[in-house]
Formats: sequence, structure tokens, C-alpha cells
Amino acid sequence: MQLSEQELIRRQSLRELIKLGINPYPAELFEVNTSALDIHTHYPNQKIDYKDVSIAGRIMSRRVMGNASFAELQDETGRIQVYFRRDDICPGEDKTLYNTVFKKLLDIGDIIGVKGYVFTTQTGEISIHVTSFKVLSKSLKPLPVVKETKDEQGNVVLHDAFTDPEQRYRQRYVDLVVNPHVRDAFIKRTKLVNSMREYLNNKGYLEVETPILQPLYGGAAARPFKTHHNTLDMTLYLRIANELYLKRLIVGGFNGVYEFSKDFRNEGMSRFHNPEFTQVELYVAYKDYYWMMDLVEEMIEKVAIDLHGITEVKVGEHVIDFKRPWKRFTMYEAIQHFTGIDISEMDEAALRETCKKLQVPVDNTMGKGKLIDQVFGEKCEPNLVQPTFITDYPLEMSPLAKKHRSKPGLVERFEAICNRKEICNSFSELNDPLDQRERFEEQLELGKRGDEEAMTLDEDFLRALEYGMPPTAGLGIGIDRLSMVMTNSPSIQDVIFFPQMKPEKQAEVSTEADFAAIGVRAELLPILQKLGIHTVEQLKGIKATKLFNDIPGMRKKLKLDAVQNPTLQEIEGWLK
RNA sequence: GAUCUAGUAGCUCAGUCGGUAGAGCAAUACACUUUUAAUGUAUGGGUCCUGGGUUCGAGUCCCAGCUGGAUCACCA
Repeated sequence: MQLSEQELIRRQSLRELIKLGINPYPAELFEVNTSALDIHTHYPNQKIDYKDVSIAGRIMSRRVMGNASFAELQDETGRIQVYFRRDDICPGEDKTLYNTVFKKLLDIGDIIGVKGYVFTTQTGEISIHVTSFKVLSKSLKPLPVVKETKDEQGNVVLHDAFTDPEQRYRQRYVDLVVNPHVRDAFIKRTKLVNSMREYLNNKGYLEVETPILQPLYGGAAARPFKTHHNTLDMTLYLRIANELYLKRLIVGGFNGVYEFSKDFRNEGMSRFHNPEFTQVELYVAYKDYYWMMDLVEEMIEKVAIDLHGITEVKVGEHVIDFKRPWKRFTMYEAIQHFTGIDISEMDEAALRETCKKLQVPVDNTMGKGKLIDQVFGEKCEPNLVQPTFITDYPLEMSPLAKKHRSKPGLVERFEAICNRKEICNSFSELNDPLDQRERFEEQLELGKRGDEEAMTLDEDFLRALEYGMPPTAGLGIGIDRLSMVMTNSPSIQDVIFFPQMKPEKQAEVSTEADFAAIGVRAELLPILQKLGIHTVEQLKGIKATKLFNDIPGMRKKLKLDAVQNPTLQEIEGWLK
């Protein structure tokens, strides 16, 4: 119930197709031997090969003109114009297939298969001259109509584009059909993952899978999603990271392991945060974080080239160049560079004073590490557009990283910042089991003091370290964040097919059966709808005499002569 | 969680001072044998997000809610 006018018309067309003996949803396959892109690229040079083509796709526009018509068919690769001529489709006396089926019963959005030959129209557009067509799927909902034109530079310009973000994310299938740039962004995302996988496989690292359901969550500082296993009757958490499992595999003797993993964090959402997101984590034995920096540069440069052909990527108003080598700053150097202040020798009190001077907001719970991080976040990160490595972080913030080989109070850690956001995080992994236990215990203290993101102590992980883990370099790259940069997308929702949303609420509407149950004839429903009465409850709140007046009035206005007016008695019956 | 902002036809959007709800595309009908944002003529299409309030009268003003978006906070 409550179908729009256009939906009703399409359902009617569906019935008429069936009446004509046409199955609108045939079961058998439709053989395709080319694609829109293939025709556009190769037809001009190999005309001979396109005398007998078969292609399938969605009708995206129609221009019907008497005995000949044009339509645009869209397949996975793009659009191709198709040309229908009545006497080619219907060589005999019966012109139903063209006059009725094509002209009246097909709509924008329907999926059809066509056979014919490729030619070039007088206006120079490569098109398919259709000799036969087949309905493959009738579309019952009108697609948002987006018209395309090309400007002088040949760029596609969209008119009346489907832009409402809420609808685009809720109905991504529609977004993908009508917004070609959306599809491109997702194709680039997949290419990005493939490019990395290829790089890592060529180095001989092993792609592995580790548990998503974990009895203890660890490897990062974040609140988890909690769930319950019935048979084991135990709490399980969706992983916030897979770091601790991958390191167990390094203990087990693998030299290099990586995993593309969906991780889950029960935190606020924003245009940079979705509750489930993707990371690739990599661990390589006998390496350190300097070595890992070289790997990151090399791999991301390759990704940029695989996606764009060059190392430069346009992001917002900037052009970001991933060409090696990237700038490297220690955190202290970066702060000195952007504020002119050397904080390397400062104690907590001096830092606090510096923050005040720089107007960096702080609170009393912040320790030394947190203060340094705060200065960096406020004064440095916003300036880092080109890919830059920041190295040597305060120890307090990195409970899984190895202490710096020469600088006390710091760890061997780096992040790559790009377009003002972190895109990766890496360290020389802490493999000293006694040190690791102490760090975990410090985290437990933080937890007791109310830090909801403090790490838990994982005894099994410590046991693994106690057997001995080789010196190891570890890396995590946020795939969503990197995809945003590589596809020039301002929101994470543009690189996740189905971003998390609150459920949509349907307006409360009673069904035909609900109305029938209290004795309302179905033919009266359009009248009630017109009167603004959509639910039985609503109806029952109205006086019988008012309905007795209003219904015949609206019946007359709608010219529903065939409908019999209800009697007052009948109406009183509904309201009982 | 806070602030700002939006929700009107299938889509994109207008709606003046509070007074009968509008346009383009899409749809329907007719015309048209190479159009291309096809064209011309005519027609139909609305829970103005929901619920309250003020008012003779609310798409419009007020309050509350729902669902987005932006910024911030939290967080990579």
C-alpha cells in the first residue's frame, strides 16, 4: 500500500508484459559477448569484429521518436547508446514488440539484453543498432534520473544528481547505479588492497587470518563491542586490532605475516570514524622501525602509481606527492620546527607551562607523554599535508613498542601523516617479556583510574613472548583513511559501501487488511488516504458524521464515480 | 555527548508578510525514422519528517521528538 503513482504504473506495465507472454524475470542466462567500454575502445579500429554483438545492462535514458528511438544502456563498464527501429525489431505486420513493449512498457531502470551491430550515428556517437532485445528484469521503483552532459574538456557533468547523503548511504545500490564516480572510488579501493597484497606477497610474506571474536581485546587503545557465546557461556569481544595474534605467529616461527582485517571500535562516529573499519597489519622478524619506514614509502608509492599512474594525487585543494623519500621528523624536531620551542629536555611542569604559552588546551590528568602528544596534535599535525614520517614517540602512549635504543623516555615508533591525518602506525615491537608485563601493569593502573581505553593484560600473549620473539618490526595501515586520500573522498562513508547508520523509521501506515478487518471497503482507501487518514487509529479518532460528510465530498472531487458512498450506518460500524 | 544546520512530488530544488502547494527533469497521452540534458502540445502526481502549541487560519511562527550533514569533544 501507499505506492506512488509511478510505482503503480510500473506494476501495471509488469502485468501487461506477462499478459503478452513476456516473462519479466526470466530464469535462463543471457549470453553477453562485449561491454560498453570494449565497444568504445576497440570498435573504431576493429569495426569488423562488432557485426554481431550481444550486451546487457540497465536502461538509463530513452529518447523515443515515432518509429525509431534511442536509449542508453549502462553495464558495469559504462554506457552505450542503443538504436531501436520499429521495422527492424518487428519485421512482420505485428508491431507490438516496438509500439507496446519497447515504447510503453519499458522504463528507465529496466534491465534488458540486446543483440545487434555497432555503427556510428550521423552525430558521431558509437551505438548499437538493435535487431532483437529481451527483458531481463523489470524495475518497479523509479530510479533517480541523472542526466549527463559533457563540457568542452570532455568531463562528464551531472544534472539533478542524486546527492542526499542519507539516501546515498542507505541505498548504496541506487548511488552506485546513478553516480559513476562512486563506483570508481570503490574500484580504486579494491585496487589499493590488491596492490598492497601483491607487494607483500612478492616479498614472501604470508597472508593469514586471526580471530575476530576474542576473549580479551588488545593491541590498541579503544572501547570494544562485547558479545556472548552461548555454548561456551562466555563473553567475547570483537577485535579492536589483531596485533597480539600476529605477534604470536612471529613467535611461532613465521618471518613475515600480514592480515587485512576488519576491526571494531565502540567509539564516536565522524567523517573519519566508522565503528567497523579495515586495517592491514604486517609483522616482519629481524627488522626494526627504520627498515619499516623504507617499506612503507616503497609500498605506498607503488599503490599511488598502480591507482593513478603517477605518484601525485589530487586531494581537496592540494596535490599530494607520494614519491620517495618522504620527509622525516622526530616528534621533538617537528614541534621545534612548527613552534620554535625545544621541549626535549623539559619536565612535566615545564611542558605544562609551554602548553599554556602556546594556548594548547590541557587538563590535569595529562602526563608528560600526553602533553607532548597534545602539542604535536595541535601545532604540527594540521600542517602536515605531504606524506611525512614522525618518529620517536613518548613511552607512555605506546605500551607495545620497544624502548628507544638511545633516547630514554621514548619508543621506537613512527607514524606517517598525510593530509593532516595519520595513515599508518609502526614500531620496533617490544619483545622483552618482562618489560611488556610492566607496561601492561601500568595500563591496568590507568584502567583502575577510569581510563576506559586502557589495555587489558593478556597472559597468553606474555607466555608467548616468554618463549622468545625475535626482534620484529610491526606496521598498521588504515585502509579506509588511505582510500580517502587516494580517491579524494572527504568522508569515510565515501569509501565504505555500507557505512553504519541508525535504522530508518517507516511512517506508521495501516495495511489494506487492517482496514478490511474493521469493515472498510478497499475501494474507499484512496479516498481516506486523500483525506489524510493513513491508519485505523486515525480513522477511529474521527466522528462518524464528519466522515459521512467528507468521504462523499472527496469521492466527487476524485471523480471516483464507480465507488459507492458509505452509509452512515456503515461508517458507524467501522468506528465500533 | 555539545553547537549549528537541513528534511516540500520518483530526483534536484523554489515557496515572499501566516491566507487555495510551485518549477525543471522523471511519469502519462499525442506527434515525430539518427537523437543526445532530443523537441513540441496537453495531463496527472503531495503524510510539506512526526507530535504538540499559538492563530479564524501554519509548509511558513514556537516547543518537543525522529533522521541526516557540518564543526567540536571522544577517538586513529
